[in-house]
Amino acid sequence: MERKVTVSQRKGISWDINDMKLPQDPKQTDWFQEWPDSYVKHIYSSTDKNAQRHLSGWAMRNTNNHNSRILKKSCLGVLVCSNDCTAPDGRKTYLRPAICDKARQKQQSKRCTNCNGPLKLISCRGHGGFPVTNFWRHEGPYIYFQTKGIHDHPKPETKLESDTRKTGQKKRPAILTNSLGLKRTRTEESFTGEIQNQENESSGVLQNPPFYDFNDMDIDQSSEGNMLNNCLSMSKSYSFGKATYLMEPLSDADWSKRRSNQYESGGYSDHDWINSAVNFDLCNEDQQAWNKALCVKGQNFSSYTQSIENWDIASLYHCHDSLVQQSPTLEPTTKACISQEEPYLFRYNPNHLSPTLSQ
DNA sequence: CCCTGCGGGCCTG
DNA sequence: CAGGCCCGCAGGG
Repeated sequence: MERKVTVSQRKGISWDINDMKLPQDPKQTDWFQEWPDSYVKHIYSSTDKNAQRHLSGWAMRNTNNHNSRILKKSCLGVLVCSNDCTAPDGRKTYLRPAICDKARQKQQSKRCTNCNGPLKLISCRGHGGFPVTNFWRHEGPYIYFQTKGIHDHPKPETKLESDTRKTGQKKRPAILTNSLGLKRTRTEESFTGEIQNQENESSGVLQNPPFYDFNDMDIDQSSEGNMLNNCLSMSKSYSFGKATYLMEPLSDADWSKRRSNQYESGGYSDHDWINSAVNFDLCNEDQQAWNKALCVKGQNFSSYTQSIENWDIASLYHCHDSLVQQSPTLEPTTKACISQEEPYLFRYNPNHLSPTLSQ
């Protein structure tokens, strides 16, 4: 089941990034999707800053496809602690691989900031053994986006989070927790079914929601609670579903060899796969209860939110983006409740639930 | 220092 | 030839 309803899907438009002619008059454009996965396609407005920059939550590097009209990027996976340690706050280490090869090598020689263990790069091979690829193509007032493959690894930090951690760690802690001990979450991406609507504008392309830099602005206290509340409502433990992933990925060279030998034909020996101790099993029941509690008690919960300083600015930014992009026809809480498909939280501890939140 | 995009080059099917 | 990856270069923050 495809959860995301894109403009193309809604309008029944079928296209491929390589098509000579792309949909010329989609009428509507998609809101920028930070975590595109599966074989989704989006049509963004050429005025969308994120689309212009070819951004992605995934760490994507440029790949030459010998076609200057179509920009191709492939996923670099995620950098994890080889000890699979858990920070005191329950979070796992999912660092964003550097795009630059040299920087990435240097990055891998560093140690886990939590347990000092070596870091490991989990390669993405969600596209037939190859990294997931993203394609970007600018045509007129639109930016066409297509992704191929399904990421088989956890989400790394976003670029914003990574930058914040690198440059702002003196100002703010790298890992933030709220006073309830709830893990700071990666907030919901742009709502999946939300689309831009041109009804209220004449140029044919709706402008992006305003870009707010929370690092430089004062947050209105009255709206802060609602914002955080909605962010919390949208949050959820990071889920990898049934997926297990390779903790000790083969080198690319090794993989290339194996790909030709074994991948296509089926299985791997036990030696090939080092099943991760990381458990992505997401206690779905707990999550549902948690989400339910948040949705039901959402209004109360806002009173438990603490100073905005306890929250990751990047998350607030993304959350705010999401909120701004919500359809005006739904109540925020409702939307939060129905937006549970995309897991964004790394982890939570039900024991830390406030009594008033318990059902 | 590193992100980003470009493009040459090589390999494989 | 298409599609995959690697690499170096250049511009820019």
